[in-house]
Order: sequence, then structure tokens, then C-alpha cells
Amino acid sequence: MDDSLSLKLDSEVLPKELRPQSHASKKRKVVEKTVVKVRIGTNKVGKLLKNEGPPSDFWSWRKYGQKPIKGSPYPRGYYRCSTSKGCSAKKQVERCKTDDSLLIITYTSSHNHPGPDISNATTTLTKEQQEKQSKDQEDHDHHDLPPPMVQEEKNQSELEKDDQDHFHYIQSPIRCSQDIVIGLEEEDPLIEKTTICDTLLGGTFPLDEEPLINVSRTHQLLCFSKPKISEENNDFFDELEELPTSSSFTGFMRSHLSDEIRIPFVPS
DNA sequence: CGGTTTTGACCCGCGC
DNA sequence: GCGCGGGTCAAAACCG
Repeated sequence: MDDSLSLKLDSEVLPKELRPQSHASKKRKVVEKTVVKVRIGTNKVGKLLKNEGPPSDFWSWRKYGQKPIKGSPYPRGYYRCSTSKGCSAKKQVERCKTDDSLLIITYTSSHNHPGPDISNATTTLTKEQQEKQSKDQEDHDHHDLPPPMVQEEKNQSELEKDDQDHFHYIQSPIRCSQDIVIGLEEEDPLIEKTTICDTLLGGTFPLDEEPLINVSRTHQLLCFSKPKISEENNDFFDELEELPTSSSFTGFMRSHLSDEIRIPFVPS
């Protein structure tokens, strides 16, 4: 919120022409974006299935706006990281206009603080596991992308068992039975990179059907565990009128963190 | 009561 | 210069 405060001050104190680039938050050209496409479950009429929980992550997001997008029947939600007050991380959530089972989550800016408070979720971990987590978090603090949310040794070994070793965790471990496409967007679209992720549920992303972003240079198979979405969260994202980052949902996520969430990411 | 969501207004970049 | 559209602000409502 410090950023919003500074923006406010800038706009109030300084004349327009003297406003610094801090107003860049309103600029279209964002230096770096991370696009995550999430396939959410729908039934035959395109309605979201029950038990298909909303995608979310371990960060705590606060919605600060929603706008209808021209050409798309679905609005776009604007979220800001509320995990840390000074964090400028934001994300936009919208549904793909051509495929309402596809969610497009765009992350802008990176978190300037360690991973979200997952202490509750880690209570089930052993001390050793928690120590490893904090160590891993430190290591990732120096990366462009925010630190990993969780990297359990137990899960790691499980993943390795599944021939998916040496995973890292990406910024937003979305946890649901979805096909997910992750792309990194930078100012120059030519250097855009994309990672395709399929779920363990057997879905393969229909690249030929949805060439929504540049297809990856490096395709990597990522696995997501099947969600345990409680019924009370099921209406989430119905018609996208509720967007997936409510604090209650975050809490729910955290409460199931220890044994479910894992988004392995192989760095290029 | 504090944090979050909703929503209309406002700001600004961009294309014509 | 003007209008459009995307992004943000901020007050009120909501919720636990």
C-alpha cells in the first residue's frame, strides 16, 4: 500500500508534468509480466463444474478493481498483494473470451518480501522440513521471481519418484485440476517464454486450439495435484463474478497447503 | 473493528 | 485534439 500511497501523493503534490515514473503503474507498458493460463473445469455447457475450485496461490491478494474488457464477455479483476504492505506485486484475472474454461492470470511486478505467511500450513511439517523451507526461501529471495511458497522435502522426493526431479516452485502455485500455461512477458514480445503445464488428471493443453500466447520454446511437463475443494468454495468463479483470491480462500489454501499444493517449475 | 470486496469515477496512454 | 479503453482510486458496503 505504500506504493498506492506514494502514487496518491505524487498525483496530489506534483503537477502532472512533474509526476515521476511512479505513475508507471498506470502505464500500459509493463516491464515484466508473467502470464498464467489455467484451464478450469467446465461442464458441457461451459458452466463451471462443482468441485472445480478457483485457482489461487499462497499470496494474499486484495482486489482493487474490476473492469469489463471490450470484446470479452468476462470482466477482468485487478488484485494487489496484501501479504506485505509495501509489496507492489499485482495480478489480473480474466477468463479467456474464446474458452471460458481458461483463466488468464497475469502477474505484474514481483513480490518484494519473503513468501506469504504459511506458518499455519507448515505446522504439520517437521522441524527439519520447516528449516529446509526457510532455507529455500532465502535462496529464492535473490531471484527475479518471488520466492517459492513451499518446497517440502517430502513432496520433492515424491516428485522425484514421478520422474520429475529438480523442480522449483514458481511464483503462483495454482492449485487445481487445470491445464496451466505459464508465460513470461517482457517488453519485447519476441523474448517471451512460455511453459506449458498439464495436469495429472490427464488433460493435455490443446495448443492447436488455443494459440493464445506464443508457444513455448521449451515445453515442460508440470504436475498438479488434484484439488480438495470444499463445496463452499465451489461457486467460485461462477460467471467470473467472484474472482479467486479472497482472503477466505487463501486461508483455505493455507489450511491444505501441507499435503496438496505443489507447482514444480523447471527453470530454463 | 479491521480487512476485503464492490463499483463508479477518474486518470492516462494510445490510436485515429 | 479527441475518444476509447485499460488501469487505478477511493468510499461505502460487507464480512468474520
